[in-house]
Amino acid sequence: MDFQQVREQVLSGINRKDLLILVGRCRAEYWGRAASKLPEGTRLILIKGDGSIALHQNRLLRPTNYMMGAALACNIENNALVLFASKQKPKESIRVFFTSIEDVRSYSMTEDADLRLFGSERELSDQLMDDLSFIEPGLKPLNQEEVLRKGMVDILAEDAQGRLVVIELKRRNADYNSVQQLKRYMDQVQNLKGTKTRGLLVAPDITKHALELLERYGLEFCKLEFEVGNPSAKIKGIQKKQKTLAELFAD
Amino acid sequence: MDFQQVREQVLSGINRKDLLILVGRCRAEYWGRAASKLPEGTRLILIKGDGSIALHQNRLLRPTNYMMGAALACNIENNALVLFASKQKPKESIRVFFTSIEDVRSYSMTEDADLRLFGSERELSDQLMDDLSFIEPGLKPLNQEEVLRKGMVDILAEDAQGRLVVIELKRRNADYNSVQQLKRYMDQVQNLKGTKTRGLLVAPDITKHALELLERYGLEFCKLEFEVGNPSAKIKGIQKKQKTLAELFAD
DNA sequence: GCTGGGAGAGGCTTA
DNA sequence: TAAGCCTTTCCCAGC
Repeated sequence: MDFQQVREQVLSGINRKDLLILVGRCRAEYWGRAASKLPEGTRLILIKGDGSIALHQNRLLRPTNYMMGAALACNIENNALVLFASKQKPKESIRVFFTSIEDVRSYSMTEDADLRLFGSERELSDQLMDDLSFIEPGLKPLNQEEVLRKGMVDILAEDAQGRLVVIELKRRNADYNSVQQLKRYMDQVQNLKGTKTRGLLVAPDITKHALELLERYGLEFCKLEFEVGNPSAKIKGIQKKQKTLAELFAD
Repeated sequence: MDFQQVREQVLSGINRKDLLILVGRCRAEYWGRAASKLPEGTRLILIKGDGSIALHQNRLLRPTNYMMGAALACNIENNALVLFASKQKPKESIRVFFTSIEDVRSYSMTEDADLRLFGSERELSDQLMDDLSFIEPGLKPLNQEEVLRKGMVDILAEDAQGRLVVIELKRRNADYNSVQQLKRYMDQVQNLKGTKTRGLLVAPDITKHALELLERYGLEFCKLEFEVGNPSAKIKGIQKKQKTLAELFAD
């Protein structure tokens, strides 16, 4: 395709804040928070009405190069169509050098309604706070997300014997990191309050090594399936407290 | 556009592992780790050769809905073209209901060369291996990324007194996590080799709390500026050894 | 508003 | 497949 013509389409598309698509052979350079070079290949460039630009290969979800809220320029230099995206704060730039353009498209799109998300992490935590007794009889919530000097405790509770229980909640399988986070929190709470404190890690699963570490630290683990809309049957109680997704969808 | 025709284009595009683009009015539902509903609007759907699918609005970099490595189906139900992406482990699904299709495109793309990132941890590690003496006289590299039972050591070296030195390299400011990583590695090396071992954290900076922890563990910290495109002059020797980003770009 | 610090989610890589 | 870990991250609190 003719670069001059492509350039005009791109510029007018940007001007109208259309969703713009460019497909062609190109190489790219990025310079900013990191630095990278992308060798020549066939790629798709996506330019949105808000100035975000993304360069996609035919694999992976994430673009190889991208920039949000960029100032865009499009010029012809040395027989190449050069797309230039730049931004201050942080100062960064992307340069895309096209040797050929296979396609340019622009689509006018109205502003859209936003996504309505259910079953967020906060919601999970709230639901847990409602009733901790399914983890252990007599466990009572104290403060949610009590802020400590370093980091944050997901849930602070008190057990039947009146001991503090620091609860760390993980959506994903717990690993070394999770265990050590919990250890730090527990140590701090213990120091602050000066009382014997327990540490409890709640997650869908835990790696073998992390479990060893947890046991060496004298911490506890409680398996809890967080699968939204499919609360574990193993843990009675949560099923009662948690609205099912079917119910949420019916709203 | 005619749904039947669109459906065939989509299916054959998927079959050929093309990069596929769909533009049209649709609503969407996601069900899985969380759950969400997206009201009707004009959107762009991107389907890649590896089965990743992303639904984009005309704003923001990130897609509103997405799935990686999905099994895809495309059918006509109740006068709507329904795109169905699903996956096990974790079990999740996206359903996109099109009321009209503005455009379908498919682009055949060959496998591409990958992004070359500069200033990545791996690259820094390579450069450091060339000469560790600027960190400390007499420090000699042994094995890079020596694989341990748990995790990996960035650099293993030997100091002038013949003691093992486990070096953990961070491109960004070191935090708790970095310190505890190093601690784990050092403990393991010490166990395996049965000799007195030092642990050295090399990073542009370290947080105050992380430094406390590091000192409690008896580990060491060495400040090294990795500023992109602006290697530090503070540490003599590295400037000589470390290629600047400008030089890397000149390759 | 900016910035330091901590936590988290996605994706990659190797065992 | 599982485990670990790195990142053009992200958010929040504090200045």
